[in-house]
Amino acid sequence: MTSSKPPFYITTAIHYPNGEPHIGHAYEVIASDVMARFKRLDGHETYFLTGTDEHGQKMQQTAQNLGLSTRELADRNAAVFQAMDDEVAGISYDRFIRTTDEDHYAASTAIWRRMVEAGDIYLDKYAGWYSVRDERFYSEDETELDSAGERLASETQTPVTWTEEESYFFRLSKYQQPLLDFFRDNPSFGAPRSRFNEVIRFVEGGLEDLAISRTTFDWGVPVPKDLTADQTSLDHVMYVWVDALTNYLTGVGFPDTESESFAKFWPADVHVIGKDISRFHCIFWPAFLMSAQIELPKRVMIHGFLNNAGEKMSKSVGNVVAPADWVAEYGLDAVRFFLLREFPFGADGSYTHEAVVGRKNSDLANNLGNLAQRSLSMIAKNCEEKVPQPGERTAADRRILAQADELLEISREAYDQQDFHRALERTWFVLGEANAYFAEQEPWKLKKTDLSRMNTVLFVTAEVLRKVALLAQPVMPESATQLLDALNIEAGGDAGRTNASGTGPRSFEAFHAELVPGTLLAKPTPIFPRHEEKTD
RNA sequence: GGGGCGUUAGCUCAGUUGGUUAGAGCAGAGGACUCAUAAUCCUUUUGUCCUGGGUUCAAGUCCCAGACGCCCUACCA
Repeated sequence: MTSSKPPFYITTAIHYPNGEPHIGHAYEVIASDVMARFKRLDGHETYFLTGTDEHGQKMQQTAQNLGLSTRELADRNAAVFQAMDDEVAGISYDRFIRTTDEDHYAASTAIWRRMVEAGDIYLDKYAGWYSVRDERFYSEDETELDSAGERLASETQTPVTWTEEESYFFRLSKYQQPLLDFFRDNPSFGAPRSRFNEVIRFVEGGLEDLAISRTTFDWGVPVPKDLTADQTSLDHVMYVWVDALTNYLTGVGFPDTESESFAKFWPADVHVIGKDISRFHCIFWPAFLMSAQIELPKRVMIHGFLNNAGEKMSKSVGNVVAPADWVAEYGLDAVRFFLLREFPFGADGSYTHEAVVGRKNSDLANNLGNLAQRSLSMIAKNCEEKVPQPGERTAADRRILAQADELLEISREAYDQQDFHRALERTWFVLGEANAYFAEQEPWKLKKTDLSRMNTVLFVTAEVLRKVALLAQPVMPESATQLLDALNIEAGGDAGRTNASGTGPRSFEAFHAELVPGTLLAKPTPIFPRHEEKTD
């Protein structure tokens, strides 16, 4: 495929497979999938990376507790996450990367070497108040003395002891000003703005060097021996974030910076992440890359968390939703639509059964599904099952067509900011207008009085449906495909799943074309059913 | 403690650089229509725009104070 449009590289965070995936994981990969499909349909050669982050002490300990090797646990749980992508959420990733992949070790080692060459890594001791129970260090001001004079972590009230551990450090402090300059020059690097502001303020508050290796466990990428031989006899593994973030480079061929894939796709267009890891992506990651003299990603999109009826999902409350359960109950496309339509992507969202059903019934079954059904039924019954030949267009015809016509550009602008919510809101507004148009024109009356006019109204309505169906493909690949089938749009592409979607009558390049009168249109069957409550 | 964000109709939220009777969707009420998935269309009720001050010819929109809620304040991911 040749395309004049720039390639597009999108990543999700890689998830820590230390448990079952929940709806929050699905939210992130679904949104990224929608973004990737949109770009593919719009003719951009797209590479979509997702996967699992498998190193670290927790994995090692969980494996021990389960009596498995760490590798066995990683294999098992990574497969669960991949299965969610493949079998539950319909994710069109180009590669499912695992930080235990061989090429990832090579990439992590290479970026480490570059940072050493830049003079940004040195050996020292990490010292602080360590809580064995919490498995983490606290700074002095995060601790307090209890009545017995024992020092406790303020947050968890667990005892802490002064501990020193040898570690390699990254000169993060050196990058404080370069980062601030970069943020100033790239105001849309982090989004939404409120989250990005938190990051900026954090950097303004001063950066300390970062301990980036560990010696207390070995489940990680080893720091190259030739680099440590002169300095220490201890075995160091990379602090998980060095290796985790590097996955974005591994995915496109690093350290082979001359490779076609690296040249084409790096720097990444957008890293999609949750708000809990914004610091790692907006501060550590750009600093590592500056040090390694690698171009910085263009954008970090920070999405919010999903709450169950306003309450945080947690195992102890027992309100954690498994993606597979939702998909089984509402259907995949309804779930995907709900997640993107209901909340602005950068904000937290609260879901309820009623809210999901409301979207499914009101937006999908009633506004879209029923409009398709009523108009296509009339065509089947009254137009010899063919796209009717439109006559002269009235102001009303031109108005609704113009509104539909604008949707592509509006969607492009919204998607470029991961503002899925806005694109869908506007699209469904136009569907509302289309329903009103249909009711005002009363084609069922025209059937008896003015067939030519009826034909025009039905054509216009079908044409609006075609445009909406094209744009709905990234969000609801299955249903939108059915709708395009019902409109007998020549099959082509795969609803954004692969780059094959970038051309042809189902790609966005066909958006401004029109339905061809005379094309056969069979009697329609409903595509978006209303929700049926379980009766058990 | 320090910093930030939010508080607008029953619910979820829009409200641009301050400017005429504060909006949308959903829910509710009434009506219409029958092409359609009891769907669609039209009309319609409700707002001390958190509170109290202030600036201004004019404030949901700016300033000050307060109440309530949420978030950030580095090495578990």
